Amino acid sequence: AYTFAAVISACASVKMWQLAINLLRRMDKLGVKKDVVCYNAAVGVCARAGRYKEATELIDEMIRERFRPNVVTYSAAISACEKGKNLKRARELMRRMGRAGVAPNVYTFASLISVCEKAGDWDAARQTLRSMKDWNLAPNAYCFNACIAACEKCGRSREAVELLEEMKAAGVPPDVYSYSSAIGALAKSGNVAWSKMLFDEMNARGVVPNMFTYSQLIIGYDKAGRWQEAIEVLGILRSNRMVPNVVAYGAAINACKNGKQWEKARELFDDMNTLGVKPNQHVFSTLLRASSELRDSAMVTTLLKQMKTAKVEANLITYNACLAAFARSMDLQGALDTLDKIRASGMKPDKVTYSACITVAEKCARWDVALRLMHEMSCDGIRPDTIFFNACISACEKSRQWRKAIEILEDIKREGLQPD
RNA sequence: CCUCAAUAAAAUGUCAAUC
Repeated sequence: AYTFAAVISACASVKMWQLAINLLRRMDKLGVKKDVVCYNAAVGVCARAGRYKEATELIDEMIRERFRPNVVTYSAAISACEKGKNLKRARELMRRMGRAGVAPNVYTFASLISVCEKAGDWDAARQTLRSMKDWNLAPNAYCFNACIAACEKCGRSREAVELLEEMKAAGVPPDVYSYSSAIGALAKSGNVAWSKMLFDEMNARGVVPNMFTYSQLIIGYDKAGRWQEAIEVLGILRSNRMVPNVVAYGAAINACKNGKQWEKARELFDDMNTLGVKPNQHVFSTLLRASSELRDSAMVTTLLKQMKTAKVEANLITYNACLAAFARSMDLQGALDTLDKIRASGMKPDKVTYSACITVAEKCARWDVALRLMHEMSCDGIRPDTIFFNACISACEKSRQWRKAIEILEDIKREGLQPD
């Protein structure tokens, strides 16, 4: 049974909760006596997989087989409710635990508060924290941190900072989780000055900031429109011999985007590449936007190639971002190629796609292409609006196709739209 | 500490779109 519990528990790292349950069954067949710890291990695996249903079923089974689920069992089952953000279920388990005469411990509460956090209920989180004293339990860092995280998620920076102070008063030293969450809460509420104060405070107290902490700070500067300082944080990170990850870079690049610093965004992206930090779909999208702003359609092509080699999948949004770039640089061929790629990869072009394509055609005075696109669009079941027709008329105008222009005007009326 | 349970992070598309 000792060995089995260890093996069952190991199923968690390979995310195989079914295997964990199967192993329990195998024990019966092999005549090995099961015990509570084996069950707990299996419940723990289900918990990490977010399978609260299976976790609860295991508890039922335990009772049928005359095992007594203990506080570990229930705590694990409660944390299984996190992924599904199922606070109701977690509370049910809490009641069930009480009926079984099992007293909760700090693990139980930390799990329950964490469920509140996932469910986006900061008030429930705080009340749960408060209710610990009814059980003569003193919250530990896990409990406080989960509660601060709940406040952060709900944008309650005031409460997050209060909890941080409460921790100190209770003799629970805030750790890197506590500080990162509180810094994040302040950052998102636009109070980066306070975020920075907490950042300095943690350093003074010997709490070492990690990537989460730095990212939060970057986000704070982003929200405050201070992109220069956002970039500087990356420098601090590096001077501490850390390599910023994709989140830290992504946040800084985003700060550049919001500050319309397209050239800076490109520089950061290059840095990322030289450091071997893999950009993700979001970073690529932002860079595509940058290339659009910089009117650099060569950059678009390069980015697409890089995505391919890096095996980052392009979705319709990515392609539409490319189209926007081609539209700006009046690269009709690039746009039409992108449209082909979209179709070739089995995606359905949407209104945005066609809008961008028709815009390029219009800018290039290609009334024929514009009209063809209009036709293809209606074949795809997308109803053009006045803007589309206007773009087409404009395309005709640029190429002096007066008769065509008038025909389109008639089409507008046929579609039941008002020419403006 | 080790047979079982608990905590945190950013960001994406046409619209400075037609006249």
